[in-house]
Amino acid sequence: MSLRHALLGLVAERPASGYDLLKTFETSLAHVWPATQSQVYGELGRLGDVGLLTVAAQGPRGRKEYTITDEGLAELRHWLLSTAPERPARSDMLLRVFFLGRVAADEAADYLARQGEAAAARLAGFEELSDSIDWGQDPLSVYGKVALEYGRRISAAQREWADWAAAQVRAGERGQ
Amino acid sequence: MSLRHALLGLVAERPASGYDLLKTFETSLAHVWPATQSQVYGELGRLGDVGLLTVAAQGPRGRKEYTITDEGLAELRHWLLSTAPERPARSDMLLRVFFLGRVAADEAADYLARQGEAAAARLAGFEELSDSIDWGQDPLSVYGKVALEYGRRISAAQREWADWAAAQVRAGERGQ
DNA sequence: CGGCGACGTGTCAACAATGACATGTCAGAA
DNA sequence: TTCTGACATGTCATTGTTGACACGTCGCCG
Repeated sequence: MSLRHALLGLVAERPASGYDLLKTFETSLAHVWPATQSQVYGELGRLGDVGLLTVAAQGPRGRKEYTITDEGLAELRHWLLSTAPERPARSDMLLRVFFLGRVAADEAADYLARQGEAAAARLAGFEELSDSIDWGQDPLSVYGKVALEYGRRISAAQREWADWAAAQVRAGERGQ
Repeated sequence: MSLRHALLGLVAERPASGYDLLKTFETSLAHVWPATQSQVYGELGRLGDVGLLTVAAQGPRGRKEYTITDEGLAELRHWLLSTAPERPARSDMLLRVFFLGRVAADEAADYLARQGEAAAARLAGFEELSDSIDWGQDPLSVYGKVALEYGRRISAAQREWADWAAAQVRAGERGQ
């Protein structure tokens, strides 16, 4: 149900069309809340229906520029300050770890080593992203940096864990 | 689509009924791949239809004990060794961070501090869990420990990040 | 002036996930 | 013996998510 709030938050920064928003979802927000085109347009329509957004201007090619309403701002603020129950995220990668006992120890260690490489690649990607953006003093920059730092730290922890786990498994293999 | 593999993996360890599996999903697997009752029973039925599982025994109260078939084992092994594209996970918490500029700096810092506390609580929970389990030498124990260590490290990183971020925001607040 | 690429909106079918509801059985304690 | 709690399986409506398809427009380059 948070796609709704993502759209509200984005439109609150500045009025935008579905097309504009889509580009944001493909780039910066993609790491945090991926969404497809059909989802975005669908949700924008619904948001308009319930009065959290309005079409403030029409542009060429049927462009609809959405603006946030007072109700929308209130809802956004409420969502930002409510503490969510935060259900545990699904992790395909960790699910596999659970069943790694079903394959040979060296295969398991390889799997873990590959996860380590993937985490290292993500980390490198974040570093690059961090360098390529010219950060301003605006709120979006400040909190964008905070979010990016999260990605960096988590990726680093994942890489270290994967390396540790691979070593652990190889040690167990020799131990038997 | 990985609920399917979670069930396959669990039944591969030992034959089980939907009810048995459900309890596993509520406890150990809950951190990694939460699933509801209706999902589990539904997927078990489908898994039986396509021949990856079979009902090997019936028990009291209509209990159906599922066993994995050779095709099921093959599918499980294939899934374990295939490197998944791993799409980015959604994070409600991080999405909020993106829009934290919309509330006052002290409210934002409070939000981050609360996330830090939540991460610390998760970390404590993992430590406790780790102590409460008597770990054996069986594969499930070995990899269970590896998965738990992941939770521990990630929670620790999250807590440190949240503390850092809260400090960052409070510093910026004073700076203005 | 023709065409191409970006702009722009939308629908649809299929599947996954959630939470609520419905139904019945068995074993053991009071 | 009755009742309670654990055992046990299922359905249903709603919502979220994905990926594919479909359609039309504007501006600019050759």
